[in-house]
Amino acid sequence: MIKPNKYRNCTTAMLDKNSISSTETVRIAGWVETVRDHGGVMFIDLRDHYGTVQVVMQNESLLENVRRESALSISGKVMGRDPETYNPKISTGEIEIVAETLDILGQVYENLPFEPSSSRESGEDVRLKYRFLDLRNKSMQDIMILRSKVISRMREIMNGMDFLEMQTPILSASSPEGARDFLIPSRKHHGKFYALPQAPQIFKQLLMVSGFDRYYQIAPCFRDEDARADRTAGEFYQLDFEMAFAGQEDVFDAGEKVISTILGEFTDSENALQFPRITFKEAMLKYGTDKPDLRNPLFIIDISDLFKNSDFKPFANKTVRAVRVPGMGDNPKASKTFFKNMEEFALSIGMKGLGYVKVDENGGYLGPIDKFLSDESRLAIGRRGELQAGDVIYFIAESDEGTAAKFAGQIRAEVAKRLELINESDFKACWITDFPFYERDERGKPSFGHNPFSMPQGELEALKKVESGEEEPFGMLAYQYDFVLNGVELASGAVRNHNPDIMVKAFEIAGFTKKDVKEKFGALYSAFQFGAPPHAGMAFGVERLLMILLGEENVRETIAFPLNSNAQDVMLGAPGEVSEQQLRETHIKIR
RNA sequence: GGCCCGUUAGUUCAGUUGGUUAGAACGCUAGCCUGUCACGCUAGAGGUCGAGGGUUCGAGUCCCUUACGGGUCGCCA
Repeated sequence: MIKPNKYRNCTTAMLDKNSISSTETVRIAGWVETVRDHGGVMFIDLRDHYGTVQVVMQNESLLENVRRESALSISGKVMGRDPETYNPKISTGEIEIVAETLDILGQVYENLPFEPSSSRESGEDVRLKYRFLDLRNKSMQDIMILRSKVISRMREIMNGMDFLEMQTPILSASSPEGARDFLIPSRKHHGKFYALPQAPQIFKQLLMVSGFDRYYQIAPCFRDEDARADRTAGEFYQLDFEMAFAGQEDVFDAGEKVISTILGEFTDSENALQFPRITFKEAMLKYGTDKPDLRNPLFIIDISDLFKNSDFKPFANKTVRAVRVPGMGDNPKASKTFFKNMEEFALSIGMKGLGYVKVDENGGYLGPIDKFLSDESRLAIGRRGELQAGDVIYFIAESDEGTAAKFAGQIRAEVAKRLELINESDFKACWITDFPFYERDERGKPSFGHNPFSMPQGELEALKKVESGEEEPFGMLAYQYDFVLNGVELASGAVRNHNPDIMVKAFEIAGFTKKDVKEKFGALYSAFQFGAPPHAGMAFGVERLLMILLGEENVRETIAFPLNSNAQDVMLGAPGEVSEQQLRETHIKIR
């Protein structure tokens, strides 16, 4: 509700049939959407944040210097329209304001670079340069309203679960692991730098040690890495939370509460969201990715064993994966061109080719691979892939298992996309659990694939077995998990390692010394010397969630003033040059 | 850094096999119009075809280089 002032005493939201009065004068302010001049009678569609109303004028002088998108204040009487002139497209369509005065509050001095009403059809570069005009677009306003509502609801949900909203530093220290940091030079400390936080990770863990039971924050995060459609350049927000005396199940409960509430309230989806759990290993095998889109009905099977020592050279002794496409014989989109285009796609992603066969009535395959298969093998494939007559199977064979999985995943995704097997209006989620604790680095040595702060499964015992050579390091799992919605990695989290001995041991196996741990993660290591509680947490990407709620293809659409994909603000000119004095004060010399 | 796609009027786009003065829609300017609501009608202005080079009698169109934008791989604990 607004307080009347000299610009307006109402908004379009307050205008309806009940506001009709022939005696009272309203004053309303907004922007000129369109002007329709019929000679003797003139109309302005006046738009404010809440909607649009038609203004009528009989006096042509009122329209002088009125340009589209200029900001006006208009006073006049609200009149009911004749029923035959109702406009059902707008909520104020049964009334109009008969203008008595018109004041131009903000004139348009230049030609518009685009029309706000259709700005989203313009190129992103020009939209971002004139973002203030782009944001006048109704759907952009709606996105920003949704963003506000979702974030506000997140706070309510978290507060309702007794989480405490806390702020952590923006000017912080560079961390040795993870993404590239944004650095801030120090004026007071020559040659030294702050770093913007990639996430409040260390601070939130310290808060757990400090005795706060449940922390959350709509946290700004900064990473100096290249952008993608689902990844902003520079900065983004996370719903970040952490829980003390808690484990994976507690975090899952809290995370599921947030997501099911938000999706329930902000989407039309009628089915309650399910939260199946899939291990990392299973996801890589069955979907060829650690962020599977479960709306895609296709899955992958491993048939490497059936081609062991096979006469069929391209498959022999390789990792062989198959993607089953059910009922493709009946799909009108599965034309000859389709198969040819899929093969081209396979080549474009680096595959050497893409073999496929059709399953016939007898469980045999129409294709060259059939003759290399024994009856038992054919039966085994049929069982594993749940094959039926009319199905098509694509084969992916690679020497490297990881590459085979990745290609199989890309084929699975592309076939489903091209055959339109994905119901875009649906929402399918899953937890991906049990990520490997170590990854193989370039030299084949163990390194931290994910979060070095996560707790290894089996804890100290498991690490000791690896150290003694009894167990393989790459078999170790972490209490590390992702939340995936519609094939988008929405959140990531872990049960943290709060035990300094386990921390040191885990780092030693990755080739670091105790001294390294103390140097690189001194604050955490120190805090863990003083009664650290077991704790666990996770963080949801706010923009990615909004992107899914809105069905947007690009995260930048969910942000009022995003950097472009090249990490520039073309409106303000960031990054930009600074003065000699600024450089001097911060002890910076440009090379 | 690699790969793919794009760049023509303010905006969104078309432009055939290389061939006259590069077009359309919206927007803009001027005029007309008393009920429209994407008002309508008439007239007009608006172009270094991203840039540079090449092939050719002739290049928006073909070739090379380059800049910029978008996507993607790398990268993103």
